[in-house]
Formats: sequence, structure tokens, C-alpha cells
Amino acid sequence: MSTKGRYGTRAMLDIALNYEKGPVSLRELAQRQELSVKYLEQLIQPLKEAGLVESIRGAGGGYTLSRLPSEINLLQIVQALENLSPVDCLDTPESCPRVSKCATYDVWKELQDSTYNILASLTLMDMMERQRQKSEL
Amino acid sequence: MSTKGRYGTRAMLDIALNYEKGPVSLRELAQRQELSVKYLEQLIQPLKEAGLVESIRGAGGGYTLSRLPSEINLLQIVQALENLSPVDCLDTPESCPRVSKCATYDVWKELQDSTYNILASLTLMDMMERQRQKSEL
DNA sequence: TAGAATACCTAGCATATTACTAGGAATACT
DNA sequence: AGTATTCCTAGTAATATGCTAGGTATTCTA
Repeated sequence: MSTKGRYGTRAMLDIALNYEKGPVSLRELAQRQELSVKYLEQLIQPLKEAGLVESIRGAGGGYTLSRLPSEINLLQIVQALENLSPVDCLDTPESCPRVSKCATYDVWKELQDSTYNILASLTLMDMMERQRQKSEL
Repeated sequence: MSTKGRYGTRAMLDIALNYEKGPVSLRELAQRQELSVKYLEQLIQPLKEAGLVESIRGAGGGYTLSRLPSEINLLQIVQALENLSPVDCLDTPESCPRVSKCATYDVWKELQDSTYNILASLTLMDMMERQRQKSEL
């Protein structure tokens, strides 16, 4: 998992947590998350294309979630930002002529499935709850 | 997961499956697995250093498992060959000052744990069994 | 004892990826 | 008019990937 997936997830969580305040600008986001505006610009774009956030241009603009936090999960976020599959042959089985006879292929598949299941089971709503619990300590 | 982890796992499985024939040379291995001898040389070295295989030099030499197939699991193999951790902060928490307050950190940890558990639960013995079943089809 | 087959060691290298930064254009609020 | 924002395209230094190449040391076999 690269910084794209990680920062992007943090960005989405930040936007979710600050939902009431209206659109979150990248400047605010950058400050709170200690990231550069310029890099965030690049991360947010795929998230927008994936239909997870909507943008409002101009002064006072920023980003909002395009759905309820309970309707966006981490798999959607991370997949918008990077290729999650542990090995190429899972994406493009034709890239390896051995898939049919390869016992290890099945293992990589299991790894991917378990990763996907974990990420898909966690919504932004869940993450908001977790974050609040952390902050309370 | 890079080719190191994948090819290395295939190599270990190959050595396990051909255990009765004595030490497996990289030349044989390369032929059966359709990989180059030179690259295999580089993959096998860390596996040797991790104490998973033993080498026999000179003509007629090759590699053998240093323990029973049931006593070697995939986690040991893959960890010998590459860094499995999905994000740096899991390896070196001090690399990110936000770990304590970061809700996403816990998620990456879950992903890593589940991956580790799957790999640790599979021994070379299990893989041999799986491979035999595949070949029977 | 010579030769062949092997493991072992180090270096190099082309390509791709990563993690950004930079500069500016378009848009919209005040 | 000016400012704050999103949007778009390039560029780039550093690192990782996936090898190849060349040679040395060791051991078996004829």
C-alpha cells in the first residue's frame, strides 16, 4: 500500500468527520493531515472520478462526500487510488501460463480475498466511530 | 508481492515435491519452473540464510529443505524474500508521528495480521497436497 | 588428475514506480 | 478586482524491480 492509498483514506475520513462544516478545502485538509496541498490534489482526483467525492470550485469551495459515510467503504477508496492485487496474475491471469497448474496462485487469491473482505467491511462511518474513540482517550 | 516472493515460494515447493530424488539443482529448478538459473541463484540465497534450505556444492549438488515440509510455512518463506508489511508505519511506527491518533493505522494492522495468519497457516506440506490435487485433474 | 557441474559472490543496468514539486489555467465567491 | 479555490499537465529525484553477466570456489566423476 503506497502513500496514495494511505493518505487518500485519511483524506476521506477527514472530509467525513468535517461534514457538518460544509465542503472541506484541500488547504484545511493539508493542514490537519500534515500533507501538501499539491500532493492532495493528485490523490483527490481519482477519488472524484470514482464518484466518492464531489468538488465545489472557487473561493469557499472544497470537497464533500457524494454519499453517506455508511455507504462508502475502504475498499472503494483504496481501489480508486491504487492496484491492490498482490500479484499480477490475479488481475491478468493470461499473463502467466501456469495459473491453472500453480498451487501458489490459489494462495495469492486467498490473500487478496481476505484483504478485500476486510476493507469492504469497513465503512467511513465505522472509521469515524473508531477515530472518535481514539480521540477520547 | 514481487517476483521474489512468488518465485521463491514456487522454488521451495518444487524442492519439497522432489525431495526423494535428492538435492535439487538450480538448473532442474529453472527448467521445471521456467525461470532463469541466474535469478534463482539470487532468490535461493536469502532462503538459505533464513535456514529454510541447505546447499550441497559441486557436481551433483543442489538444495534440500533443512526441515520437514510440515515444519516450513509460507510466511517464513515470503518473509525471507521481501518486506510483506503493507505500510511502513507498521514496521517502524516511529516513522509516523500520527500512529497513536490514526484510525487508519489499525486497519493496516488488521490487513497485515490477516495476511500473516493465512501464510503462517499454510505449510509446504499443505502446498504439496494442493499441488498434487491440481495435477490429478 | 582433468573436466564438468554445480553453488557462491559481486556488479551492473534498463525499466518502472513512488512521492512528490512546479506552474499555471479555470472557476466562483466577496 | 481580487482572492481562494479546483483543475490540469509536466517534470524529477530517489528507490525498487527484475533481471543479466562474469567470474570464483567446490565437489563429483571419468
